[in-house]
Amino acid sequence: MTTDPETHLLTQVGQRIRARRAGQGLNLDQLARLTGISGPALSLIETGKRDARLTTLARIASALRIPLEALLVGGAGQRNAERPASAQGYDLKDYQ
Amino acid sequence: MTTDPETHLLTQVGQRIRARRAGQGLNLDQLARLTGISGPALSLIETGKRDARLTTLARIASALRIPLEALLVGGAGQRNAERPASAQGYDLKDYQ
DNA sequence: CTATGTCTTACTGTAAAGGGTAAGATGACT
DNA sequence: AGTCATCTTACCCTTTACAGTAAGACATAG
Repeated sequence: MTTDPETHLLTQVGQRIRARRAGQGLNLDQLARLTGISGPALSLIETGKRDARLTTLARIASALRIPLEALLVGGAGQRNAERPASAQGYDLKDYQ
Repeated sequence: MTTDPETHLLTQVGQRIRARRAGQGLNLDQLARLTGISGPALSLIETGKRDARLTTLARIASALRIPLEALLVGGAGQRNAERPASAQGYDLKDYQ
């Protein structure tokens, strides 16, 4: 079951939102009213079926009283930790 | 000049992307080819005029070889550090 | 079996993202 | 003056997020 990285990211973020919401004892309707985002839209985001906009995620994080980064940690399609600013070799042969 | 929090967030994220891109000596066209996002779209995102989707930001972070969170740190419309799981008093009088 | 609460899904309509292209800026350098 | 590189802005076009509503699914009660 090789899910592509973008689908995986959306799934992870959705699961984190749901876990946080549940952890605070909120249901979808309550979070909808706190964020101004509709219940159906929140359901799609939490189930990883919608690619939300940045400000949408920010509103959710704000309503859950968590930093925006808390929704994303480890979920990036990127396993490289940030390089120490030394090894920045980009291979732009075919691009530049 | 009191910019609303969402505008502020978009501006901050855009500035971070631009700083990272410039720091790697990439121009918009090069980043466009690395990400598959058009130059004009990247320009709008970097100047804070566009509310990008999560996967769009993830592609940018991946191309810049930085974790997605690096684009967001401190930019959330939220200054509360995450609570220690004890003080979770939500006032839902008007909601539930 | 019938509620009741909660979440999901399917629709409609609007707004905005994003690609493509082309036309302006803007600046640096001759 | 001119050219070159880079970024910005303004179009058109398609896709998709989001609101709203309504209808399903799916438990757990009672």
